[in-house]
Amino acid sequence: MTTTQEPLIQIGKLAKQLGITTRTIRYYEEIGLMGPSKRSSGGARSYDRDEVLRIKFILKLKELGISLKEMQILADTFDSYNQRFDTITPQVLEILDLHIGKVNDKLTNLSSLRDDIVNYRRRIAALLEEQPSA
Amino acid sequence: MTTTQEPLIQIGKLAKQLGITTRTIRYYEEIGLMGPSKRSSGGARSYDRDEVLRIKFILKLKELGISLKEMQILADTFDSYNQRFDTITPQVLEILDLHIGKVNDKLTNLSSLRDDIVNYRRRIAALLEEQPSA
DNA sequence: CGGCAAGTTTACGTAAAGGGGAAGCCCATG
DNA sequence: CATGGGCTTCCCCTTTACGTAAACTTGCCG
Repeated sequence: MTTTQEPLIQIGKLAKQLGITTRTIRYYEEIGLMGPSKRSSGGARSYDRDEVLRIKFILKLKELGISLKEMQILADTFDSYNQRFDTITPQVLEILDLHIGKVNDKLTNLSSLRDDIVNYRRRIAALLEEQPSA
Repeated sequence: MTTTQEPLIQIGKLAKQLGITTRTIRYYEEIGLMGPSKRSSGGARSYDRDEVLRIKFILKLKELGISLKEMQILADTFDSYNQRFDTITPQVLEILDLHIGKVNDKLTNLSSLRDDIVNYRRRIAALLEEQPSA
């Protein structure tokens, strides 16, 4: 098996590509969301396709409101189970479902609050029309 | 017009009733979400029905993901328009609609991510069954 | 060889939303 | 009278997710 020369990307390029800063990538490594990355002889970090995917996944989860702390738990499980996707995905699904529930509730409440306000406003308008001046 | 003796509630009681701390109430005053409250001769804060409603409203908005900073903007508008609900509610609705949109998007994305993961998992499972051992 | 961009580590700073404790009033009560 | 609540103001502490500056290497270009 010839180790296919995977294309590696440097931290600066990657950050620019993803629209984040290098600090963020280092921070994710710092808190254990990413394993220690490969280093060039000079000590510069470089990332392969899998690592890039991992960062993208992290960003996606973050965007959806999942905290880095929650991801750390996932990451720990993931790593302690030797990167076996079949054991990790149920946990991901669990967390996702939890958030889906929360977000759904929030949406419901926001909408009903909106309705309440609209109705409230309507009632006030009606009152004002009824008695032009007190 | 006899100023109907409105029932006033003290900060401690109110906090307990709302399930928050007195610090939180003072904090809301501190950042201008609440106007300065009435004080007893001894300097203790007390709140009337309207102020209680205002705090409850704040808590509700907060629960729904609206930041205190956003509320400050509302509060400022509210106060600068002399507490006229008809001018303020459109702004509240605007902010609410914005959030409803965001939350809705989030929900959509969360769900589709969930689906992706489920499908991904399914494909892996299929692969594993096809070739029991590599 | 000079110099600059891009990388590194270390470490302090920041914003949001309060938490928690010290030190000091006010007042009801045994 | 002292003591125990409950209140007040100050003021520093905490967490999350990085920002930012300092000081130092590396790599490469002219």
